[in-house]
Amino acid sequence: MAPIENKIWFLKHCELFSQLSQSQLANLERRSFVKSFPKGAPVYLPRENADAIYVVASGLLRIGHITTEGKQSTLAIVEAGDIFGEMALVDDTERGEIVETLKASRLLRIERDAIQELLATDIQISIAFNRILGLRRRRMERRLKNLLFVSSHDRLGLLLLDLVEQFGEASGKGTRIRIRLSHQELANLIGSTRETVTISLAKMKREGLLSSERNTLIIKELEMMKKRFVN
Amino acid sequence: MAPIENKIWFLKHCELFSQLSQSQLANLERRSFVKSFPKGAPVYLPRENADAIYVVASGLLRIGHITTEGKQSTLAIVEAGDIFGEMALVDDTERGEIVETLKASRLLRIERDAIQELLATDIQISIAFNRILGLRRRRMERRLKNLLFVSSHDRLGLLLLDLVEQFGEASGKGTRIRIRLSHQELANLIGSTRETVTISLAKMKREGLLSSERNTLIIKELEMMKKRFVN
DNA sequence: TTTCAATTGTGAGCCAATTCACAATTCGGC
DNA sequence: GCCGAATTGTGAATTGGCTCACAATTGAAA
Repeated sequence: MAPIENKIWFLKHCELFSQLSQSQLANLERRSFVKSFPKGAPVYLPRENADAIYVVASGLLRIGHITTEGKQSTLAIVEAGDIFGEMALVDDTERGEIVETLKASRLLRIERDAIQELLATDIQISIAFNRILGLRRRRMERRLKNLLFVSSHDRLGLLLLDLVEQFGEASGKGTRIRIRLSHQELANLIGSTRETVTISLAKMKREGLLSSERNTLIIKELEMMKKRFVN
Repeated sequence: MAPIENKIWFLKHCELFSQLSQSQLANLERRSFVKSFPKGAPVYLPRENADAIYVVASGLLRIGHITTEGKQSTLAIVEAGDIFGEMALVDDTERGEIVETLKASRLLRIERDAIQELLATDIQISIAFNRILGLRRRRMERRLKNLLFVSSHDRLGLLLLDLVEQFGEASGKGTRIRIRLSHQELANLIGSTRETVTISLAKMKREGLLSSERNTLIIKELEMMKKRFVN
């Protein structure tokens, strides 16, 4: 991908802003900042105030929580083109979550006021935004459902199907999940432990559902996977 | 509460619609229907199409899922003044969830087209709607967080704190949760079993955090409860 | 009040998944 | 290619919470 020369280029390539007029884009551009983060750096912390939303230009990040004893739980993984921190638009209380980079990332930070102004004046954007929040919420609810009453092994299966939707790409031998996640990271996503994830993945490989290649997972039998884990 | 004579009275008392003009209200009124449901009746099923949103006029309902082996998991409980089924505004795919009454309920059903028209023309409503979805999403994320890596006992504690926020009212001896939920229903909300909930509640009572009276729970020591379970 | 259904309480046995501990492998930077 | 760090693999011991089974209590309807 070409380096991001200017913010406008980038804004245009983001789902939410794709339909903005030139002047709206220019306005947003004036009121946003590009920030770069090395791998493993925090973007914001739970106690910080929610005063801006972020658009991911490049890289990979996790949105998560830290439980009492330092355990990390991961709510979502976001990549280029995604938006996060949009709760800032509801109110500006504290974030309540931690966002940190999994890879070096470049972010576009848009101040709360700027985006709110835009939403108040452009009904198209407001509706588009509704839609994005709605879709995000649906994903959240599905994850909630997948956690209640489901065994650790099955939660992992369901997570892989989720990841396919978000990061899947066709590949010779099946569907590849194009980002690399450690077993620990997968465990954080399903509320389990690293060891249990290792064992479950091995089992799925033994059953021929899965294989791994160059650090990424490949779902060999997507349909069988769905039949096995969904509903 | 007075019986709902006309829909307008009711619409006006719903957060989302409180600021509508007379003509907008009249328009909505023309395009909505009142429906009554006895206790335990389904409002819609997971496979049905999402073609309308609902406003609760009176009663109590649960929004939930049914897992493979017939287990019920509950995503949320809603009461008078609440909105549900609003995913219909994002798209009209299938509901994906079941809604059923816990008490006899009266609902206002508003067709998808009507509400979408309203959102497209009135930016105030669109923004208010954004807000409601946002707040709802925040609650969802918190519940997600409360399920990952948290013991069954602690999940129950956190749930009670959530319920206090949604249904709490001051009472002589503390904060009363003004709706009655069976141990089974509490278990459905935290992904646990009826027996485990019984034991955990007994423990909290023994510790003096909790008491029950006339079928409802009373949190005697709200601050201690928070200190014990939050963060 | 009586009666039947639903809810609550409690114990025994069991199993999935966690913790802990350590070895094998792979990765990333120099 | 080499080396320290991170990740992955695997076993043994432990346990939280589930299942099953049944009794006690409370609620609702007639």
